[in-house]
Formats: sequence, C-alpha cells, structure tokens
Amino acid sequence: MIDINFIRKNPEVVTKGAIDKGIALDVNRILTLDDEYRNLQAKVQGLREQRNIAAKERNVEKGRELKAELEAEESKLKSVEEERNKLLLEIPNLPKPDVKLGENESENEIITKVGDLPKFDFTPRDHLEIGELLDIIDVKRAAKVSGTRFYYLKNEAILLEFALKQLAFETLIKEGFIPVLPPVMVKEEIMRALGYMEQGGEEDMYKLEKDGLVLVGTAEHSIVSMHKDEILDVKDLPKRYVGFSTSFRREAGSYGKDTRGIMRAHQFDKVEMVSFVKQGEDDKEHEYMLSLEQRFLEMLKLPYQISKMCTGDLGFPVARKYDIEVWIPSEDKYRELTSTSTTGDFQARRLNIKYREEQDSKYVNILNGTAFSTRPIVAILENYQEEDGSVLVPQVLRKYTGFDKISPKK
RNA sequence: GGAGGAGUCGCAUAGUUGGUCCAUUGCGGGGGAUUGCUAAUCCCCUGAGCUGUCAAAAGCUCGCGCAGGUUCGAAUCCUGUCUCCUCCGCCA
Repeated sequence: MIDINFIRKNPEVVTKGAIDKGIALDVNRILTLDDEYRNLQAKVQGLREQRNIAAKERNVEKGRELKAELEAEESKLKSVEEERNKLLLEIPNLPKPDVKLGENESENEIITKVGDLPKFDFTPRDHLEIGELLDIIDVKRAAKVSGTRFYYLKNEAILLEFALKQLAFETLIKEGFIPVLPPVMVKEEIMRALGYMEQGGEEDMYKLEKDGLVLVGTAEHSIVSMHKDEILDVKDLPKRYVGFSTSFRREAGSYGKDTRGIMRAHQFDKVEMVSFVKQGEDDKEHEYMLSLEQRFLEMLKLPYQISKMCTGDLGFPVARKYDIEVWIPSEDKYRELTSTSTTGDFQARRLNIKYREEQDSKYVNILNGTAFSTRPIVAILENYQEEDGSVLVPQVLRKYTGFDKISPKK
C-alpha cells in the first residue's frame, strides 16, 4: 500500500508510476473520496464528542437525539471509508527511479553477462531428452496422474535436487539467514495483503474454497507474512530468512509456453530468501541478495546474465526486480533461473510490519529472492551433458550427491 | 470432532454488580532534573487517527483479539467469529 499522505502530496507521481507499470488509475477519484472521508470523520467525531458529554451529564433526552443523528453519519462514513480503502489497495507499488521505463519483458535491460558458453562437438540434447535417457525425469506418467505441467523426478535427480537445497541452506545459514520451513497454505487475506491477488494475480493461485486457503506460489508468501502485525526489534534488523517450500502455480496465461519438460510446472520446490531491513536500506540489501544469487551460479559454474526488469515487467507489489538468467543450450538462449525483488515498504504497510527506532515506529522494507528452485536441474543437465547423454555433476555438489556423474541406465 | 478456560497500550499486569477508567501498575524504551564519578532518586513522555501548525501548543475521536448488537452511556451485558491453553476422541 502506498502512504495516503504521499498520495495527497504527489498524486501525479502515483499516477505516473502506475501508468509506467501498465495500470490505469483514477487518483483524483481516490483523493475526492479521501476528502469526503475526512470531512465525514470530523463530523462524526464532533457528534461523538457531544454524545460523550451528554452521557456524562446523564442527559438521556439529548443522548437519544444525538444517537439517531450519529447512526446516520456513521453509516455514510463507513461506506465512504470502505470504498476509499478498497481503491487504495488497488494502487500498485511504484517502480524505483532507477528502473527503466518499458512496456514488457522485451525492454528489460541486460546488466552483465558472466561465464563462457559451453561448446559441444555434438548436437546437445534438451533436458527432457537427457532426463528420460538417464531415467531421472518422467513427465508422461505425471500427465496420466496429474495432468500437464507436472513431473516425477527419480533416481539421481532427487539427490541432485537435495544437493542444491543443501548447498543453499549451508551457504545462507553461514551468512546469518534463519532457516525456516513455512506452511504452504495461507489465508486468502494474507495473499491479498502481500499484493498478489490484485490485477488478475488471483488467477494464478490454487484456492481451497472450503477452507478459505490458498496454496503458496513461493515460500515468500508465508515467510514475509510471518511477522504480520508485529513490531520488530531494531536490533534484530536486518532479519533474514532462508526457507524451503513446494510452490504451486496455475500458470494461467502461459498456455503453450514451456510445455516441454520441467521448465514450467504447476508444482516445484524452491529455496527462497526473505529480508526485513530498516527503512531506506532496501537498495543496499537488494544488491546483496543479487550478489548471493550470482555466487550460487558461480559455484555451479553456469553461464548467466543479469536482467533488470523494466517498469512494465514488474509485479504489483514490486519496486525493482533483477532476474538471473542461465544459459540453456537447447534453446540457444538465457532463461530465468532466479530473481530478486524489493517491495520497499509496500508489503510492510499492507501487512502492518514495523520496527521501533527511538520514539517512532516505522515500516520495514521487505525483499525476497530465489536461492534455488528445481530449474537449476534443467541447466545442469543441459550444460554438463556429454555426447552419450551422461551428465557430470558440478564439483560443488559432489560432496552432497556422492556421485560425480549420471549415466544412461543401459 | 466434543467439553471447558482465556485473549487489556512493546512485554507483563489491575479492572467485568455498565457511568469517578480521558484504562491501573511494573518492566523495557525516550527526554529532563539532581549528583565529584559510578550507582541511586525524582519528573515528563512512550497505541492509532483527525483537526491544527513551518514546526508546535492544544483539542477531539477511536482503541481492552476481531465483527456486530443492546444502552443516553460498554473493557464490563448479548450474538457471531478468530486465536491460544487444558481435557476427551481420532490420527501421521
């Protein structure tokens, strides 16, 4: 949520920020309602004051009159307030000033490229072909059981997956992150507060209607909201978590995209980072998260590039976002592997998460970033493949997997 | 799932025959006074919002898990709901 005082003073900034994100807003309507709201509030408060005086004087007659008048004004106030608040929640977070103006992903900026692309003296296979050859990925049976965009991982793929998770946890715990296994179902109101139900976001969620719960799309959802309605101790900031969860996405609107293999599934596992930092320290933290994500790619020795999202490619609650994209030989291009976003104080306002500094309580800044999802397996299979379909295990993972190479079964 | 009990200002607590509660006290936090130093003592402030202002002073409203209701008046009574605790049942 954007600070209403900020909107009052800078309506044009808010309008522009939303337009840059491709969202049309009627800020004047909100300001008019806000005005009306405050006028009514003053009126109601005046009446209550009189009511309180009458009550103190035991003036029953006067009290009755005031009560009737008050009820009428209060109901007006309530409806205006509700509409005002509803509209306020529909305002997206504003992009940071350094974010490039652009309509969609084609206008994202490539910041840097790291690592040499692998050279094959044979035609490289794609990850699914390799996965089937090695008997470690099965999407056919998953389709039978669960439908499209599901997969079974088997055999060495599991150990590879767990190795990635262990590497992530080990590295991040050393950095001071608090490990956490969060719930994968959250209340709808939580998802709304996070800013992921607006602008069609609801379409990408799996909902359990009977229980009023939503399956998380990432551990961010249940980790960020952990501290809802709390005042954090400033001494504990920055507070950093590394969490693991299965993630669920309906992938509405991505029909036909990445239908092959395990690149884009309805269910996948992910290790996620979340930081709560002091007001104004999110820029620094954002660079830190990005550097950690780079470190992971470098440990795996995978070639990557960093892409900085343009305004049009930022999600509703996001103020700035970087993607780390890894080289995928079979596609002959870089594909998103991890990403990191800052939401500034936007989510903190909606979730009411503060910290106290001297006499003031201020909203924290909240950031999130991916450590590893299941996607790195795609990248590893493809970048580390050999002519016979075997795949070498990246050096850094071998101590966890216990094997150096995955070979075809027969 | 069944039966009880509880939820009060950062934390802990007082207050439930409805009005003297602009919610008590302690701790923690901030500011100030006193004081050779340290310690100690004392005073003020320390939930949210609105009006007001350069800022303030000041005033008002709301706030006792949440949402409603009764009443001239609700922390206190009623209804619903959420969360936690205890016991029983079921269960990985």
